[in-house]
Amino acid sequence: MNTLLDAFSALSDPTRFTIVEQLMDHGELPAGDLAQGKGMSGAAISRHLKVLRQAGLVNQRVNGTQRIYSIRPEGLRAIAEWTISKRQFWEASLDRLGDILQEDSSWPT
Amino acid sequence: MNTLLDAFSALSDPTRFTIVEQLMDHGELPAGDLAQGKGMSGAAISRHLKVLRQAGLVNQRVNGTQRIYSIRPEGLRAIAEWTISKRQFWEASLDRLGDILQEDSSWPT
DNA sequence: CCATTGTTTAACATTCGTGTTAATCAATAG
DNA sequence: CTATTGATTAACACGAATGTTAAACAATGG
Repeated sequence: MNTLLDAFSALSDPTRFTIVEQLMDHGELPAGDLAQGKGMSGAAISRHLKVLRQAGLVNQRVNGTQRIYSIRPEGLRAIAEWTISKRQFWEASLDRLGDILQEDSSWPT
Repeated sequence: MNTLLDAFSALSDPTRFTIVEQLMDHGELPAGDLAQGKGMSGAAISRHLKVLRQAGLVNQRVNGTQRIYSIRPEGLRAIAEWTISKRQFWEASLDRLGDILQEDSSWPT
């Protein structure tokens, strides 16, 4: 329950959100690569990565001197489950997506 | 795109998250009712409501001297759409939910 | 009118978040 | 062993967020 709030908090920062999307697009990446092109010190990125780790959104793997990061599915699950559990509040405002969802009565409430 | 980050930010606060859940559970409620039992001044709640409003997560309706709040589905949609678009990253770690989802190949990617 | 009720805004204090640079640490190359 | 590379942690500065109380405001009742 607190995990969900931590996930929201972690993702509310543009730099961290970008990191998460990068990891989703490119698979696992070392901290150094994630620091590239963000106009920010490596130290700052390192702390952002720590926040993401503590929020359960990313995994860290050690490879020699590198720390290689990847998406941690369980972390995203908290958000997905909450979203799905509140489905009734947003499905009404969906267009194409709403139509598709309405056909699927097996979706959990 | 910024709306999504604002939504995450707004929901990352426990008080605001509780307010949103209250509105989901009880339907629309006046600001005064939302301030009850939170151990916090009405002024503080009023500002939390302003944040939720600016994040597009709640609607405000005027009824005489009361301000009546309700969930704004479009706000939640941003989160739902993002979650669904990243479905591949969390569905693998789902148990019951994962099974259900795997059957539904019409779900948008 | 004037007082009351419901809510918001203003001013202020304090805590939290985030960036910087410098120091530290671990792994590897020479 | 020492220097280098990759990354994190420490110490610090500063702006943003959040709570408080007091003031302001709009609607309603007397």
